[in-house]
Amino acid sequence: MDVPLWSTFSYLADRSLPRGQRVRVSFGSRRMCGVVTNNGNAEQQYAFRIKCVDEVFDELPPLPEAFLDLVNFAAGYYHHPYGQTLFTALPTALREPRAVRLPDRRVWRLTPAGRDAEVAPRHKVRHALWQALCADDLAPEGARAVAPSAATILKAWQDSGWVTRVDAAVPPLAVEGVIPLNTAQRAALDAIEASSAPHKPWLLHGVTGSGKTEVYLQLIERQLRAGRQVLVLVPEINLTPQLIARFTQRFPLTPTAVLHSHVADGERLVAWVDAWQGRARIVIGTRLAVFTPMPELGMVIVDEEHDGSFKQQDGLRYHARDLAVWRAHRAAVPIVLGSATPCLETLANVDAGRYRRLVLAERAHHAAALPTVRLVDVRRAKRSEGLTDEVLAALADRVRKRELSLVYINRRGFAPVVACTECGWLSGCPRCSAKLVVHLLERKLRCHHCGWEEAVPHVCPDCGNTDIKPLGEGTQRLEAALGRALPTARILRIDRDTTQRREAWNDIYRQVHAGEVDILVGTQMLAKGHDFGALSLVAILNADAALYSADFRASERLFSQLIQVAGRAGRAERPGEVLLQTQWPEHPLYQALVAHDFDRYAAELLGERRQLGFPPASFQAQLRADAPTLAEASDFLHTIRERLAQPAQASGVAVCGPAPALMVKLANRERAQLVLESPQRAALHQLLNQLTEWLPAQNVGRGLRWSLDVDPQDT
DNA sequence: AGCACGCCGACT
DNA sequence: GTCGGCGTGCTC
Ligand SMILES: [Zn+2]
Ligand SMILES: [Zn+2]
Repeated sequence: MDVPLWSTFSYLADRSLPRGQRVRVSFGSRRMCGVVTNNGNAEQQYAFRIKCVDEVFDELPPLPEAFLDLVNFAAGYYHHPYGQTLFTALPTALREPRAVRLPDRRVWRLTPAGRDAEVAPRHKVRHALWQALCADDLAPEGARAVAPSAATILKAWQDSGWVTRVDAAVPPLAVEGVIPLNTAQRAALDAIEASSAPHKPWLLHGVTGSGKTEVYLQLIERQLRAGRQVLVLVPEINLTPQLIARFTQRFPLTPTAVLHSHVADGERLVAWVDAWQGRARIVIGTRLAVFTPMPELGMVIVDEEHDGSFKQQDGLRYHARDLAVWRAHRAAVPIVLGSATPCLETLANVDAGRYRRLVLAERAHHAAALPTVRLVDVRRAKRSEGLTDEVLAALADRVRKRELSLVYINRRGFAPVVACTECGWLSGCPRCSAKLVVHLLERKLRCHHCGWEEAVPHVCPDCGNTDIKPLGEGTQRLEAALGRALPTARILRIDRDTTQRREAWNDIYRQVHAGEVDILVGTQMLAKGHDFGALSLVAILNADAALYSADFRASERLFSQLIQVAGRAGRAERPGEVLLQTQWPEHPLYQALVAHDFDRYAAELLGERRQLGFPPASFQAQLRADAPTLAEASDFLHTIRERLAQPAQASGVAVCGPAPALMVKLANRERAQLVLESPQRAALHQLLNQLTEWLPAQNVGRGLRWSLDVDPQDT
């Protein structure tokens, strides 16, 4: 049942019902949809009255075992109620206590009698339809294309035995526009093809523009040829019409289902069922697509595997990449995780020999040369309003030459770290290894990991400088300053507001490609896969704002973003240039960026995490609580902490907090969290099992809500 | 979660 | 006298 309860519920039925069967039952005073998980014993005595199943929804076969397996795993791993887990995995239409009506996807075929029938040419519509049927079977939408009134005519013909409906044959495979592979792509393809251990995950680590998608397409081609289905997961922001077109243009006859949250409910149900019944051979979707049943699954591809949008941030807080890995393993099919900037969790899996890495080090189509990256030391450089002369000169030069530049501005974080502008001192927590962040209203520095609090210092504790500021201060003014400094430049701003409209991106592309823009100005979102063609210059003004923050993943994320943004610079004839303003030019992150050495800094970050005992060197779960006041949330977490202290210590799980939550609070509610952390995943999960045994039954105060986040992304 | 039942303040 | 406020407890 779709309720936050950990038990299943018994009902009587007049016949045995298969696992996965959708039914309607009465539950309390409600009528609800339920899914059969197992058959009980008819003789069994219950201490309570058992109700009967009211209706069996057999318009669809029972949900397949592989689907139930995945749900079962997800419920266990994320410590989420089984019923709620199952229902989040279903398309919304199947959550309702109603039978679903699906379009009949069978095709119309002429019977021998129909073929012999004479349809006079003067009945224009009928004749056209008949001729079309003589040539080939007609799908319902195909018939409608021949004649809008086809449905009525075909019904009548069916009654007179001229046509029947049959399941459509899988259309033949057509492959168009194949691009020849370079050596590295070919090697990657061959390695995956030839592998004798197919279900060990692959990491396809390819620099921006190295042609990962072409490798995916050719892998998919092999699977389609072998009669298998392929599941492709992509980040929300990458699932554009252009991406879908790449697949449908390559395989024009192959039915492809697209699943993401913006697809309407009805359409999503149809796509889901098409995949389940094997009609759709390729499924492209965002994280929710990971649950789509696919009986002939042959391969899973997760593109941009480092992307945060694969993690669901409410309800069942699953990570689609991790579930996909489990699913592929279970189905014994290969899985390919692709990225230019794989996340540290994945790299740690490569180090441990659990995943295998394939590298595409060269750009496949742009120039062979990578852009030159130069750091501009803002402590030395002449600057006004946060813009150095060097950057301004470089921009002015491109404007004069009519070449496109991208200016990348990092917003100040919501709760920034405080830094000294002179010596680079940072507000670190004296009690743990996290950074303190400033809360300007209370004039306090606060640790969101362990809960430490102190007053904001007036001078730098290291050098006595009085100019200490929150990182990223002044960001808002940068864009205006840019406009004043380059009054003749045609600047196009790209942010959440300017891209809200449906056609916004098309407009932007059009303006850029028509040469109507000199400088694109944007924030984080520009890092993600938009193709503006060749960028002559990428200027990064304020990366320092994201270099340090309360979140230990900040530098990993920044590095990933910078690599991706820098990867956009360059054109066929000549490498592009990347200029980055910073107060810490010696920082290993920036040094690695200059050297185009992802691996070096990734290894350094990994070493740091191991040293500090942060993921992936440890495993975390976060117990969040929110209530009208912070005290209520904290008190609740304190009692949990006390009750957990004994077993946690015994199993080697550290409990940190409670600490007030970092994220913006919603409408008059305060949030706090407790972090559970262990180097042993099994120990952590054992403790979580204990926790979920008694916590749900606990009578928590009114207005208090709690949730559990396994492998949290923001801590 | 969602819904019913239950017990106390301002309305016809 | 009742409509409705949301606290408490249950759902096979
Ligand atoms: Zn200082
Ligand atoms: Zn701390």
